[in-house]
Amino acid sequence: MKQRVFLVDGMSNIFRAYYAIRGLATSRGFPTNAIYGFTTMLRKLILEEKPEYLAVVFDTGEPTFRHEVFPEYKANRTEMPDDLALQIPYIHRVCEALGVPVLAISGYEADDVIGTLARRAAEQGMEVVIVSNDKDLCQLVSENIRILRADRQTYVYLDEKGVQERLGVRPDQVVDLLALWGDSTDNIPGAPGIGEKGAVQLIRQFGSLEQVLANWEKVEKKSYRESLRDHRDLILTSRELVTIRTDLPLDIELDRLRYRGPDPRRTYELFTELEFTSLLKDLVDVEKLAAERVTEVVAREAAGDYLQLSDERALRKWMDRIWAADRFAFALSWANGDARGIAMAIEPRAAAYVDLTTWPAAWEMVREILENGLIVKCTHDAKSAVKVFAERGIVPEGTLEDVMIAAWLLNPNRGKYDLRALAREHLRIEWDDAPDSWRASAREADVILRLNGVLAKRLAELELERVYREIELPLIGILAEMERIGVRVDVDALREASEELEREIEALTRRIHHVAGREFNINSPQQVGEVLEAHGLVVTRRTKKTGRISTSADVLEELAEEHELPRLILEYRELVKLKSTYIDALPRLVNPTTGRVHTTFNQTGTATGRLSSASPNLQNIPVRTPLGRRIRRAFVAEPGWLLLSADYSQIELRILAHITGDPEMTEAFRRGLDIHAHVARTIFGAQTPEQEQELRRLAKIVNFGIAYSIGAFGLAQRTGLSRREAHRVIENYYRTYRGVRRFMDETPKQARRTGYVRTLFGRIRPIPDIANKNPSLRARAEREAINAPIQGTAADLVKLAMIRVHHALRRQNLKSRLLLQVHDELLLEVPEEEREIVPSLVKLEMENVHRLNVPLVVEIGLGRNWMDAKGE
DNA sequence: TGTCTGGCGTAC
DNA sequence: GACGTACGCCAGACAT
Repeated sequence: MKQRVFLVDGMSNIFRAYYAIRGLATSRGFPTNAIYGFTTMLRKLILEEKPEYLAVVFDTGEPTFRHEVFPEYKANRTEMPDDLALQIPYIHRVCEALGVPVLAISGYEADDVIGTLARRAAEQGMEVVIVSNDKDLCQLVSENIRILRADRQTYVYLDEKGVQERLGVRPDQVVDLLALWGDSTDNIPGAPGIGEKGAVQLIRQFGSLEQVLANWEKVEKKSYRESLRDHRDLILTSRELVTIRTDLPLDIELDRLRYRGPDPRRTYELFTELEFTSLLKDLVDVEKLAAERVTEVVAREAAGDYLQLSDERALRKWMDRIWAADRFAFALSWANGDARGIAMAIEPRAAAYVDLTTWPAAWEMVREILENGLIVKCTHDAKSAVKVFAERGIVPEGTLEDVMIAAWLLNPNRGKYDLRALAREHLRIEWDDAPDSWRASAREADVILRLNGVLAKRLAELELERVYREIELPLIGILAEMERIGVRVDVDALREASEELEREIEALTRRIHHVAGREFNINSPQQVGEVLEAHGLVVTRRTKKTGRISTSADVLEELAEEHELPRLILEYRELVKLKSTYIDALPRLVNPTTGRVHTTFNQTGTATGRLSSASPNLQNIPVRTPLGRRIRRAFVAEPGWLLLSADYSQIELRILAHITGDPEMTEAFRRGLDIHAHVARTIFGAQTPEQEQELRRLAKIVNFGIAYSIGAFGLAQRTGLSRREAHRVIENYYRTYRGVRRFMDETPKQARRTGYVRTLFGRIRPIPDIANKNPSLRARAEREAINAPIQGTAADLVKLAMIRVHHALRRQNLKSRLLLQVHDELLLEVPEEEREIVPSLVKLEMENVHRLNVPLVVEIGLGRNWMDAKGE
């Protein structure tokens, strides 16, 4: 294979892009039509042609030898349109980002540079492609040199034959042709009175300009004869002007043009700035870069003016300054779960650090400011700080702000909120690791202070203040307390279950190996797939990413009708899953002295506003199967206490009724009807109680599916209906619940207009893919747009309810306390003596958390363990 | 030996 | 390709 050199004529392509695409601009109104057209051209070249060598060639605009030969050369050029001129620097940046060398040689025109490089490359036996729509360049076409020309939407190659077809003459005759024809854009006169047709005819007739001029008398047309006779010099000058030089003394090694691919970061940054996000994905790994959130300008920060405080006078002086400023930022330095020291900042670039391990007495002074309700505090990950303060009996008073949460509210899609990432995005700074940990903490406090200023402003601009100050900030301390208290686990019960299961799993393993006829790892989906195939079970589905045989539960469920193996594997899976994930894992996380597990709630872990829970995740404790319920029974109350479970009944559907205002659904909830039964009647036409009973199951699936915008396919899968039937059900649903349909139609449109959706309380979720050209990504974005306000509003309500319940309990000096939140459920621990008062208090607070168009209903249960508490 | 990805499954 | 939001276990591939 010959190596290929692509030489792009910069200006030709820019002008073409500018005129071919009209009206494209960024959301701020900056014109991008020429940049976009040029960029798509380069991208196409890179992706489809995969050039070995590539360069874009520009003029420098300085006079050249042509101006000396002919002073009027290019004298007719009008000024470049303003909106195009603005785009030129960006086009250079696009080239740089994509790693495409740009050549602009002082004193030479682009054509001559292209001509020279093309000739040299061709002589070295390479294949040359000149990307241009300028006909002048056709003169360079030869056996090894072709033109790539934009022709409407596509690109076509012109070789020698192509030039002949297009211009009517051979490439070696192009110069002669243009000498007669002239070039109005460059103000090259040619032969006056002779245009394209005449020039072509003359050159074809006589073969060359030389012969035309020598035989001018033989030319038939009188006006041509006279022009050739009278303007001989002008024609020869024109010939000189249109002749592209191929012999420039350029000091350019071909190796400089070797194409090495795009610079992913720069491409990502630039394309994001230009809002060319759809062009990114084939060029760079967008996911990876988006996760890093590379910003356009990142300044490296010098170390600030940080100091270490080690005596009382110095610390007192700082505290006075904090007093005067009435707000400060702090950062803790950590040493295995405890605070080693604290850094405090009150103005940018200045921070002081106090080492609390070598000077524990300083805690008391730190306590003073933390417990002063008039001083606003700010940190990153306040919940962790609150927890270590609580260990020392310090409860911060007054406003405690958290830049991590602020940043999450501004963009909850990106699950990473460490300080470095936030500083990069919002302050556009980075820093080197500090030489010691105290300086690192001082730096953090400094950065937190500055971040807080920027983020507070953005929160206000986006009207996120309410969610921030009334929901998220008040929740911090409550979550910290819940984590600290933990939930008691009956470890003995789990150990016993583990041993039992061990034996069952062993037996099951033997049985499966026996039936399979060989030993294999049942935990390996890959091996399971192979075994199933070997037993003649037809592959019904393959996995998405690797195309292996799918062995997911629903596939095995289907195969279970043909063979006993799938059923056994399903059984095995359930046992192993519950044993490894819960029964064996939980005891390891129990604090041996208290017998309790302490989850960590992630307050910035979801895109919708929900909490998440980890190590252990107590939001996915089983409940469905008998074994699952056995696990739930292992979550118990302290002796003398009870667990109270308070569950919002159908909170998402009630929210749906509220925000869509759908009359039918609203009415059903107002009348206190069983919504699933109601749907069974209205959609499936159930009339008798027996029919209702039977169809309620289907109705429930439909109701759940609605909030996630399930399609006919999905509904059919889950209900066993045919797709046609499922489709009819959905149609029928939307006919009955017209308000719901309107919401489903309007929400994606609204997301498209603004780029995000909001919950009832104003929480935002950006929907970046809502206008994606990829239909499946777009459809997914539409479902996210529909789901986020519903799920997010539920999250808002439950969080508000937690705050209310917590304060109601404290106000009445009750000992009852929140332990867990599981999205629509609160789990509390209640002393026996409070069992009469607390359930009704919790119910009241939760049901009245916020007034909706439909009632909120809370179901309460009390019990010795979580399972009993749920169903009583 | 550690780290990452994919498949799968638990919850709401 | 088809239902939204999470976390965690295990296998297997790959880097160290």
